[in-house]
Parts: sequence; C-alpha cells; structure tokens
Amino acid sequence: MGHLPGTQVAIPSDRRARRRQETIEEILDIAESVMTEAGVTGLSLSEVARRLGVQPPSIYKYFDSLMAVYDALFRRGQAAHLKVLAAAMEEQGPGLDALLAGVEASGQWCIAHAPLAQLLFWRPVPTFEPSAESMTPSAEMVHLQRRALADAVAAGQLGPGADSDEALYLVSIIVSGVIGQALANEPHLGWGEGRFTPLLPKLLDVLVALYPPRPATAGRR
Amino acid sequence: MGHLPGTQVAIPSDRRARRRQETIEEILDIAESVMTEAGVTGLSLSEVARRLGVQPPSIYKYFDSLMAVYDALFRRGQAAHLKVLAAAMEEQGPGLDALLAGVEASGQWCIAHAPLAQLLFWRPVPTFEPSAESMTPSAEMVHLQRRALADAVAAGQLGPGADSDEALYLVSIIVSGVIGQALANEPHLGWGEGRFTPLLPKLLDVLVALYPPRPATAGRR
DNA sequence: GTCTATAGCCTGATAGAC
DNA sequence: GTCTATCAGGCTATAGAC
Repeated sequence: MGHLPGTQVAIPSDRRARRRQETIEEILDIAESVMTEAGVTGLSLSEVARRLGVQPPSIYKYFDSLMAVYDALFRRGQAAHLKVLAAAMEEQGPGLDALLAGVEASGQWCIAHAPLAQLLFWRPVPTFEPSAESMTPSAEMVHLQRRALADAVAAGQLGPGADSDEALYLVSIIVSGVIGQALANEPHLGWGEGRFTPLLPKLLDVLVALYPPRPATAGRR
Repeated sequence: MGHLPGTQVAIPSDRRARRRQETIEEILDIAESVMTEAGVTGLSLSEVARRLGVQPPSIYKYFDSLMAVYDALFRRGQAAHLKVLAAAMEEQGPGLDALLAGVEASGQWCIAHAPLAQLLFWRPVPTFEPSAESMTPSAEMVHLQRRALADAVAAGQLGPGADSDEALYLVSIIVSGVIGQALANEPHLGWGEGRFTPLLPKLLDVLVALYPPRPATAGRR
C-alpha cells in the first residue's frame, strides 16, 4: 500500500490535522488568558488574533464564531475539571473521603482557572448557551458525587437521607459558595489562602450534622 | 410669585433640582432593566439613551462616564439591599431569629434584583472598582450580622465561637452559595422556588451544629 | 439641557487575492 | 491558510449650535 495515492496523502494530512489541532489549542489557551485579564465577557477574537500574531479573519478558519470559541472553552474546561475531580476521588477511596477529596480538587482547579470556572458555573455571558453535548461531563460529575454520597451512606458515614438530590444540592451550594466568595473578594489569592477556601472542610462537616449516621457501635441514646 | 430676585430664582431651581434627580433615578432604572436583558457587562449608555428617548450625549449631562453609572447603581443597590436587610432583622427581634430573617430578606432581594446583586457581590466588571464611599453600607451590613451573632451567643442560642469573623464568613458563604446557584441555574424562578433557595434555612441550621450552645450553664429560655 | 455631528475607537464577520 | 480590504455596526465621549 506504500505507493497508493491514498496513503501518500494520508500521512501529511495527519500532520496537517495535528498541526491544526495544536493551533486550535493555542487559540483556546490565548482566549483563556485574555479572559483572565479582561473578564469572561471581555474576550475578543481580535485580541486573540493579535496575541497569536495573525490577522483576525484567520481565526475564522478554526472557529465559526465567537460563540463557537466560548463553546470550545466550555467543553475543554468541563472535561479538564471532571478529570481532576475524578482523579482525586478515585485516589482517595470511596465514600465521604472521596467526596471531600473531590470537592477540594474541584476548588483548587476553579481557583487556578478562575475565568473558566466562571464560564462553567456562573454563566456570565447571557447570549451564550452551552450545547447539549458540552453538558455531558457535568452529568458525569453529578453521577460521581451522587455515588460517593451513596457509598458514604452504605458505609455508615452518613445517614440514609444523604443519598438524595437534596444532599447533592447542599454540596454544590457549599462548594460554589466558597469558590464564589474567594473569586469575588480575593481573586489574587491561591487555594488555602484567605478567609474562605480554608473553611471548606468545616462546611462539609455539616453533612454529618445534617445527616447523622446511625451509631454503629455503642454511643449515645 | 414674589418679586424678590432671590425667591424668583430659588423656587424654580428647587424644581429643577428635583426634576434632575428624577431623571437620574430614571436613568438608573433603565440601566437596571438593560442589565437584566443584556447582562451586567452588557450595559450601554447608548441603549439607555434610546429607551429614555434622548440622544446618547444627553446622558453625559447626568453622569460623567459609564463607570459613574455603574458606581451609582452600586451605591443605590447597596443602600436598597441594606434597607431591606436591616428592616427584616429589626422586625424579627435579636439574635438568631434576626440573622435568619435578615439573610432570608437578603436572598429575596438578590433574586428580585439579580443583575444588581451580581454587580454588588460578584464583581463581574473587571474595570469597575466601587468607590470607597460606596462601600460603607457593606460595612454596616457586616456590623448588623456580627451583632446578631453576638446576641445569639449572649442568648445561649449559639456557642461562644459563633461571635467571630469565621462565623460571619460561613454565613456569607452559605447565603452567596444559595443565591449564586439559583441565579446561575434557575434565573427565571423566584424566591422559595426551585432546588436551591428552599435549602437556605436548613443550611443556616448548621450554625447551631458548628457552634453548639453550652448545655445548662447559661442561656435560659 | 437638548440637539446634531463627529471623532476615534472597538468589534464580529465576509469576500477574494495569493 | 494566510493575507488585505472592507462591510456594517457598535460603543464612549466631546464640540458646539440652539
């Protein structure tokens, strides 16, 4: 097959595709740094082109529109966030420990990728609606947390009420509350610094208070 | 009308001042509704002028710049929010009840004035820094909540650790978490509807779990 | 205080040569 | 895929007539 025209074309076309993918990633990297300086809504394709060293129309060879760039940022961000969340949960083992490790990793990622986190979880661009496909990692995240809650109940770390949507919403409120306050009031500080992010473990302890496990060994009552 | 020159000028100048103030308030009302439709960063003085029925340059007779409009919105919003918060707390009586009534009223106001709340508490406009004077109602809000916590401790509703900055931060994390999730995920729902805002009382109950009151020594009911 | 006119900037997006 | 050129429009803000 070596001298068939098809293969002769195939190899350089692979290279071209790879190079193209690299350019796409570079555009998204630059877009992220523009958002860091100008805010999520301050993203402009002209500015991206300027920093990439090309003319603005060239961007349109890679993305159909500004909203397409937002959608790619959303998709890439969602996937990256899910990856660190899942890795932290898996490393830590099941149940409550996995939940704690997951939200801690999630918080760290959000602080380190502030504008992306805002795009994902606060929706500051009114004209941007993420595509349905972009939302599948979000469903996966919910699934992981839901399973961790169920495991915690099964292991007797939490009461049966914790295996519920309500508990899931409580977790999301607590995590987004901590991160939101940190991003709004201490945007220059890292994870673990400042007045808010160190409070996350304490706040998650309240899950135990809200859904007290039945005493396995001799205890009160 | 009197024929003294002073009075002849004074009365119409009062009217003029009042009319001017009305126009300023109208501009801010319109600016708020523009933000409701276009997002906080979507505010444009041209659009405000269009809806007011004047040409864009006329706005500059009332505000020096776009940022001056943001600052006025911030100041007016801060004052309005403080007013409903303080009224709810005072009506309810001291201690934990005042705190609960206050955050409930605060949440209601934020949902009803979503873009203003975002401007006040999430800072989505990177180039806008509120003036120092605009921040004084915020300090007053902190003072009210801090006093409610102290009263709750004195009344034996909470343990002594609740009279602290930490407890204050926990309250702000919880409240902003509930409101932030509601605004991002259920922007069309009112207070008490949806998956998040009904959870606020339950989340504030955790203050009692985190700072348990001393059993018998103090705090008679 | 209102207007017209306009400066001077930015943007997203398209057409077409190379 | 890159470029030039351009469209079509937005914006903030100023100058000056009335």
